[in-house]
Amino acid sequence: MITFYNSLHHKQQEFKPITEGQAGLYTCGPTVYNYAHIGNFRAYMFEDLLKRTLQFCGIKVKHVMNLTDVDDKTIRGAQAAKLPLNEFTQKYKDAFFQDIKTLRIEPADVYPAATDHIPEMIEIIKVLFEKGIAYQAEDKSVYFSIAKWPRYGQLVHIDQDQMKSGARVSMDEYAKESVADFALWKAYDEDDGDVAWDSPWGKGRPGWHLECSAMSMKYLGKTFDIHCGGIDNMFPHHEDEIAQSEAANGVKFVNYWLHCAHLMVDGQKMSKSLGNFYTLRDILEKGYTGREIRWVLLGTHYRQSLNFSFKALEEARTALQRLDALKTRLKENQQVNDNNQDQNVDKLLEDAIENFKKALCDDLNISAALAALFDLLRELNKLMDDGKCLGVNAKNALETLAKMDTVLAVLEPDHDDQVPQEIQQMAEDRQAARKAKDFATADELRKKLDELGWVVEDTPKGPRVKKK
RNA sequence: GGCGCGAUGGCCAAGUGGUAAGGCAAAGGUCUGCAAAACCUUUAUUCACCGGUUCGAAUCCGGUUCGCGCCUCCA
Repeated sequence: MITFYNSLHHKQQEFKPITEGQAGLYTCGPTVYNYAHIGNFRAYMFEDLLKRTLQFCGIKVKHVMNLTDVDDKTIRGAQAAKLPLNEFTQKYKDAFFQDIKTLRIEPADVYPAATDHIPEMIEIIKVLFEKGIAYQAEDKSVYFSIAKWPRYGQLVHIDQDQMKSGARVSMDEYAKESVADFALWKAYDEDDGDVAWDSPWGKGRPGWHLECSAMSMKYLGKTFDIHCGGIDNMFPHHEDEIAQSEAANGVKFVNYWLHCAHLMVDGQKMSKSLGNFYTLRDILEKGYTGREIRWVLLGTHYRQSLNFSFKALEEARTALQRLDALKTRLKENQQVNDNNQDQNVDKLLEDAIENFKKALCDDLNISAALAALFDLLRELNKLMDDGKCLGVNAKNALETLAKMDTVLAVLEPDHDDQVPQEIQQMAEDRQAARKAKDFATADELRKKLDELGWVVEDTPKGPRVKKK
């Protein structure tokens, strides 16, 4: 049984897909006007964990992630860069795909772009007009009338009267019948430059929320299983998506809504003015690797705000090295010929996988899942210290780790850890010196290797060279 | 003002009624030429605070304090 905390009902519920063994997943993707920051990636990482967990449980996932390539920010950005909109956004689409690869995030099946789905969006607006829910205001923009849709507010309970006056009501929205009404179609404005499409209501561009309704419907159907995003998208974005989709289609939009909490940096909200604003690239430049960043983003439960820090990255490095060391030892043990399957090892591996799965199926309890992994690590090391877990047993252990890694995706080292010839030579020279009891030379060589970023570990089978 | 989330050891972080997982850090030990790695041991009678329910509460209820988020286009 898999359970998730469903934002729609404010409680944890058993996940029951519409079609047995399959899941339709829609996740709000990036607005491609800049490099995505690590807060954005926290959300994509949570979605990756969700998807991999479903797959781990044998569910086939169809994953759709939109690319918002037309909105105020992309238009402004393209103008500032003096580029056509599509050229400008292409750069950031490319960067996004590069970044998710660095973080080992499994790509979605479809990445629909808003600008490729204008006709689909126009269709929805037509239907809403026919139903009398959409209206065109004096400013020529088309809005969704909340007053005509009493079910508005399923996700977030907003009391219009209690809204803090003047909170963030922009000045140019006086044309709407009600402040809560949201734009389906934004009438052309001179500031939009050459960005415009024709519609039955005149030149303009689609409202932001509409793309998700149109594209999720197109690729996943009118009702689908899971919709994800950051908690800040609950209102108004997701609320509006529900309203327009259900009003247009007359059926339930999404069965399970999952939202992840924010990422903080050193205990504070990430912001440019505080100087704690990081893109993935910023952190890579500081010498951290994709999987170290992945480890940190993955390590906190998705509904808990995640405190990102460089200390956490350092800790990630140490923890990952421990996992790497385990794999190295198992691979060495695998070389030993032993076909006797040890019952204790089998039991250990079974329990580990079971605990791991149980944890993830409980609303993606990553902490408990990692605990299962580390419990296994300790037990396997203990066995190997005693000269056990050889041959087929080591092979089975490696397979168990690989299975866990289909969800975690952190076990393979980032770099090719091939030891260069000269480093290998130095290690061999050191070993020769040790044999000759010339420890002064041996220690000096070890120090040199250390300075070059390599560590030598002496084992009964000879020295082992590893990247630091 | 309204709505929602959170407060667990030096740091990070599980645990939602039966007596505190895991990671990092630190100290001691085994091993080692010395290290490294690995393993063992130690580190919260206690879960922000005050009441209540209960045989029993970190877990449920009420209140208080503090922190965070959302309240019209920020993951």
